[in-house]
Amino acid sequence: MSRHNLPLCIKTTGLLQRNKPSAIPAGGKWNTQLRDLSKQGQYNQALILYRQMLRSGATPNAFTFPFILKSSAALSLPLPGVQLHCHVIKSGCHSEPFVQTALISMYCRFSLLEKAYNVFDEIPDSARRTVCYNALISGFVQKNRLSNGLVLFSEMRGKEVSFNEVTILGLVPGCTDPMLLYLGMSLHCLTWKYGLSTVLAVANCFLSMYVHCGSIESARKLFDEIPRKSLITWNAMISGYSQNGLGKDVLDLYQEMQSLGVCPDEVTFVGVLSSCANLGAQRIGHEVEEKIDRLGIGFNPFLKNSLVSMYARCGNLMRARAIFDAMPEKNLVSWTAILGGYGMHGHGEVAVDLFDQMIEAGIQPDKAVFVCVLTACSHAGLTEKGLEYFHSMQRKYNLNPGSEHYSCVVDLLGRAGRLDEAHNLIESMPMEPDGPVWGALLGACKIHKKVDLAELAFDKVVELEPANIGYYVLLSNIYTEAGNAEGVLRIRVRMRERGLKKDPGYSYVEWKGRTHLFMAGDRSHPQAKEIYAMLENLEGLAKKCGEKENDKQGRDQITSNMAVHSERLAIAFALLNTAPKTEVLVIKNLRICGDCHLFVKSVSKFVKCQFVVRDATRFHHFSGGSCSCNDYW
DNA sequence: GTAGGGTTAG
Repeated sequence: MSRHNLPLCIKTTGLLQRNKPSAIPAGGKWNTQLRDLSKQGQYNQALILYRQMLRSGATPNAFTFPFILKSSAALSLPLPGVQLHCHVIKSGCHSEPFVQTALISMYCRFSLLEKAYNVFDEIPDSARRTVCYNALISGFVQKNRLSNGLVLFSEMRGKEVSFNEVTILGLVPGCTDPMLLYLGMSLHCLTWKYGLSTVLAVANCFLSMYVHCGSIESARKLFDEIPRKSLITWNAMISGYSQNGLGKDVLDLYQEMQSLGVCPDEVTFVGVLSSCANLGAQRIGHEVEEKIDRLGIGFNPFLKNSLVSMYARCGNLMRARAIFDAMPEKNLVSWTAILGGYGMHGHGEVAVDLFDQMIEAGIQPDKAVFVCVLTACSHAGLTEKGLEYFHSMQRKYNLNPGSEHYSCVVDLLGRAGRLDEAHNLIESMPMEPDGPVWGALLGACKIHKKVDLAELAFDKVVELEPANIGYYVLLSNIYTEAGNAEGVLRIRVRMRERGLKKDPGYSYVEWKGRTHLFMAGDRSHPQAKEIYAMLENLEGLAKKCGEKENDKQGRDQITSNMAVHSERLAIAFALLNTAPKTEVLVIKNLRICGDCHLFVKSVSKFVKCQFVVRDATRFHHFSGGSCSCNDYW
């Protein structure tokens, strides 16, 4: 039986007693049983019981419908829902406030906002209580119609219908954009004024609002002010940090909640695992996996996906694949996680293969998985295959490529040296090309040493992202390689004009009680000359042992180049001053990802001392050309 | 006896 054909046959005649609502008591204990099933979340059972009730000849009344409407909404069964509305009318319950509110809520669940509004509209002005406003407001907001929700809110305030915490809980989730932060904050003030801010759910809701608006400091401030935090409070803060890429804060908070004896749940672990993936903190991720197993919640598909993603992004493709293969049901996210991992770690062919398998398995791809597969093609040099996928997006899957896909394809063509095609593609884009698109072209110009096109791409990208320092550095490096000292100088002047010199892309070494700060391209250090000479020497050495790999990651350097260069300066300084006198060189707060890691590893082959570098998550011990890493958590 | 709400993966 199709889920839309749930038989809810009811005889039409004899039930049209519109003016005599709910006077007939239901026979037996139908309503009590329906209530219990609905409260226990056994919605399907509730609908079955309702059917039996009708068959037995009992008549539903105003106490029946709220339960049954809620069950239909919870099961997302719009057709029975609409039929139920007929039953309501036929039973003469349509002007019962509880039933009306349940109807509004149900229609909102099915996105049938017009129908929901019609029900609301039929309620006389004087009978419109807080609850029915609440139902409609939250419905509008959840379907991305915040403005309609606000109109209703101002209407209820104008008509002096009091609002409560549920009204606020309905409205606030609509403020999910930095542009709406001000609105959210004024709602927050209002809840203070009306004494609703102590309600924990309200506080949690505002916490999430601050997170979604990118105001993570305000979220933390509120978090600290909540006296009795629930698990949801902790989870909201952890997810907030996680979604804003603040992995270290996630792990700190996770540790804090554990030390306070708060038991994490699936939601917590999803946030923690995502941060482990970002930080490359595989050991902590593994501990989390063990904890998940101990708690017996490992079957949760969200957690399985998070584990696959964590291992895949940390480079442990074996483990990721094992979990993925063992998953009884793989969804789009599972496939994206595993193939994204292969693509990220240079196994483009495997990623492409997995994508094809996914399609064969009947999974409908979305835009996100296309970003992964296109990136994989780009990194593996599978230019034609990548182009084929790109064109199939629209033709086969009815997905309009976004600018993120265009930037992948520009990168794909660019790496293959097809710069004119890449440029033409940008010109033919149906939307305005954004920063990453021109940035991809700029990155390609770096690989293929095309100064003219680089200048064009740079002008465009700087217009769009004037504060993104990576692009200045990229062009500066292109000029450097082309021996264009004047160009390098020009870039430096532009950076200074923009006030970009205080970029966080700096590194430091503490030596003899003084902090030596290095920025990319910076020559202000008193030992600059020696440092650069040392650096040149080191880079020569590093190149010898295969550091060449870097160019494969041309595009990744757009964002990391500044930092990478400053790290190299810091390392050169450290070696110059400390290495001859020390056996173990400790460098703190150095971001040691990607090619910088490779660089230090190569360098350590040629110098006697060991390096211990501490970055955000772990210690890296370098000596004799090899490296071992330990998490320090 | 009944209605409205907060945190989740790629």
